Amino acid sequence: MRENDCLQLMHLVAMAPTRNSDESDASMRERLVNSLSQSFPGSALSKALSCMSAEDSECDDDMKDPLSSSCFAELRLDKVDIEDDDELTSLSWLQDNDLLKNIKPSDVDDDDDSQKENDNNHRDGNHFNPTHPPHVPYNPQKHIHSKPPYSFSCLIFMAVEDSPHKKLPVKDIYSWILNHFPYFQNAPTGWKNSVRHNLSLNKCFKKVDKDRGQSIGKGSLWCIDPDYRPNLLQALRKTPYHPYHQLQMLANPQPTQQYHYVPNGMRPMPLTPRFGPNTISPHRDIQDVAHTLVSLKGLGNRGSPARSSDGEDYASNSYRMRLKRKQMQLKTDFVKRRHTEPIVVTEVPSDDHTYSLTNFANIGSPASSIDEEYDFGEEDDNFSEECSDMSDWDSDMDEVDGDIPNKHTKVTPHKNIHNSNMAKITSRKRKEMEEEEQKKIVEGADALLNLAGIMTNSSSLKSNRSHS
DNA sequence: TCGTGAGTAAACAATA
DNA sequence: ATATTGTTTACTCACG
Repeated sequence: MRENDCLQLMHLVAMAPTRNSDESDASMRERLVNSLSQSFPGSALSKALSCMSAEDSECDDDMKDPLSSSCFAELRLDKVDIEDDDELTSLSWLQDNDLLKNIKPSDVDDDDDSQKENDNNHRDGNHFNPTHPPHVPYNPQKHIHSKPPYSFSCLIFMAVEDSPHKKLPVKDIYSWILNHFPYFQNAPTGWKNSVRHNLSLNKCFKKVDKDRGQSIGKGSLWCIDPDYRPNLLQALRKTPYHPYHQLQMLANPQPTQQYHYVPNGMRPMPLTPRFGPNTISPHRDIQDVAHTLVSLKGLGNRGSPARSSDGEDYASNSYRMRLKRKQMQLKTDFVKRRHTEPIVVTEVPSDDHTYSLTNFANIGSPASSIDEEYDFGEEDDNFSEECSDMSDWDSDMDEVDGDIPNKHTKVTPHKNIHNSNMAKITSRKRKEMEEEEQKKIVEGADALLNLAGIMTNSSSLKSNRSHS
């Protein structure tokens, strides 16, 4: 399964609008496995799901856990309908991508081996080692003694982006981190200092001028500098165990360089190799992806619902409804923009989020204040662009010669080197291949979604057709 | 070895 | 007066 497939699969999961309430879990599972086997014959994902579906299967433990025991026991998704209300002000890109679902408070009673890693492998003699072991997928709710594999800038970024208005006071940033990463509840107090230090020093973060009459107590609100947002996204994508990362891992099983194309004379850049210290086993990886796909729908959360600083329950129906509306909008934007927006390409970490003084981003039109540049209250078009970017690594191949300026995108100025292999493939043949793969992806996604109790448009159509 | 990013600690000023 | 917030400096460590 290619990277693009995974991303689209993930995208489709996020798009799933309704739930199939008529079908039993067993039959759904069977259907899923059959469909996946056809769609991705011999794929590891198919195998993993196969193991998940067979309660008494002979799959090894590594494959069974934790999906079969935790997530699917929690497959409960309230049927939601699309409302007329178009307000989506509290949505952030993370919620729209559902990426935060993966690090929301969740079940903590499974994944024994992870817990063991937590208990055993982190003690070096009398010294407590908070570094997360490289071979265990990180779960912030389980590995409460492991330091999150996210940098402070990523944590802050997630916190701010997870807020309804994409701006938070320091106090709420602390809270968000504490809520989502219990590790910090017992961590040495210096981490707050580090957060503040990061806010001050990292130019990705900006203070928002207080509105008159606004009483948020001491201090200012902090937001993400939109010019650097793509860089933070890129940094987050490179983070191990991020859902996106997992999908990318799955998509790139060989440690060979993969290239994608960027417009306007840029050379194809290798995707970041994912076989560093945090490499995990293929089986585990597949399982994580499947886990992620389920988590993406927020189905595995058993803990207390997370709330925004405005008190909004992220798990509430109204929130989900608005989320789905946003996703529909996102889908439209995705189609519209997929061939027009360059993606963020950075080769060095400093391009992701940097303390250095070089400000590439200010080339564009300057704004007098953050508020002018960053439309907190309205639906964020830029968000859609980034989602498109994140989900469509390959789609720019046809746009190599395009010249599309985008002030929110940093592209590394390198020479354009066409991949000779790709040049050999005619556009028509490629289209055919893409269509074929797209078909398979949709089938696989349908099956997966149905297993999770979610009915997609296409499966709904199929179902109707078969009934009639 | 060197440059850079990241984390940590600390000092200090400003502010609610 | 106190706690919190924001800024700055210095240092260490890891990594390429």
